[in-house]
Amino acid sequence: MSEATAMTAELVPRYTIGEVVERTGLSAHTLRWYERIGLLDHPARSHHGQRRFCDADLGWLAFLGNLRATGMPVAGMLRYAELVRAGAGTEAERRELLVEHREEVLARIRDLQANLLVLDYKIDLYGERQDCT
Amino acid sequence: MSEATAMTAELVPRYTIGEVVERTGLSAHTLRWYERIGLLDHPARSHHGQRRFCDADLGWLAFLGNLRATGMPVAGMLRYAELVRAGAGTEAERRELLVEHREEVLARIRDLQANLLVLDYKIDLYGERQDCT
DNA sequence: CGCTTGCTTGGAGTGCACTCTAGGTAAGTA
DNA sequence: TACTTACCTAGAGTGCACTCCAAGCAAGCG
Repeated sequence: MSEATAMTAELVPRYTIGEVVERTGLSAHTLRWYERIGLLDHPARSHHGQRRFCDADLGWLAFLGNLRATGMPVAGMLRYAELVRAGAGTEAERRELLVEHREEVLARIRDLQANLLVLDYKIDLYGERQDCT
Repeated sequence: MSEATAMTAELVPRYTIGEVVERTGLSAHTLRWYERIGLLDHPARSHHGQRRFCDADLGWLAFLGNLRATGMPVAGMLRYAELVRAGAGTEAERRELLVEHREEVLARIRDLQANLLVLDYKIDLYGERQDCT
């Protein structure tokens, strides 16, 4: 395989929306909605007008999945997507966005752990005596 | 102070809704809404019909805050509140509910940490080279 | 041929957790 | 007296992130 071929292999239209649903766990509705709001590039279309997604789309969706799983709001993902679309020159800003988000996630984890301690304490109380709320 | 007095001290109506807003960070709307849906007992009223919350209410709201901060849906808090209202005999079930919730929170923390690793990896990429999305 | 399956669209609907509106009462201050 | 502030109610509205609906098209199967 030549390098030129390898470089575009992940752009070859391959997957129907149903296949992407299977691979990502997102619903077809959600995939179309992501496309509509600009979170996902318009994919190629079959000669019947059906969407055909490529491996790059799957990679992008997996990354969006990380952002979503860490609680980034859709508006934030959209900002990132717009920076990516703007192309070269926005890398520093993209990195900045991710770094800020990482800080928020770390704070959320710390917060969860602190609140978990209170929960543990309460559970212990129920184990020892029976007169608590 | 006699023990009988001490036992009911936290039930003395003391705080206006505004004071509870200050102490809990919840809005007055939210406090009334919690009451309406059964998450909070109907507090005492002044002779003008205004709510007067007691220390027990503040303690309960603080605990609800823990549940909320750990992502328990209002429906779950409601279930817990109903068990508490049902009184003695429901302690095992209450404990069960909290233990289940703790497991979910632990799972969420693990999930966040796993997704954070991917985020870190991506941020590193931006630090090293400039051709990623 | 009829039926099912999988896809298409724009726009409406859902569930959650608030959040606000309108219209009112009562107390305190200039 | 006029005004401000804090509270009251029932019910409507908001923002988020989907989620679904109706109506239609094309392919494949018995």
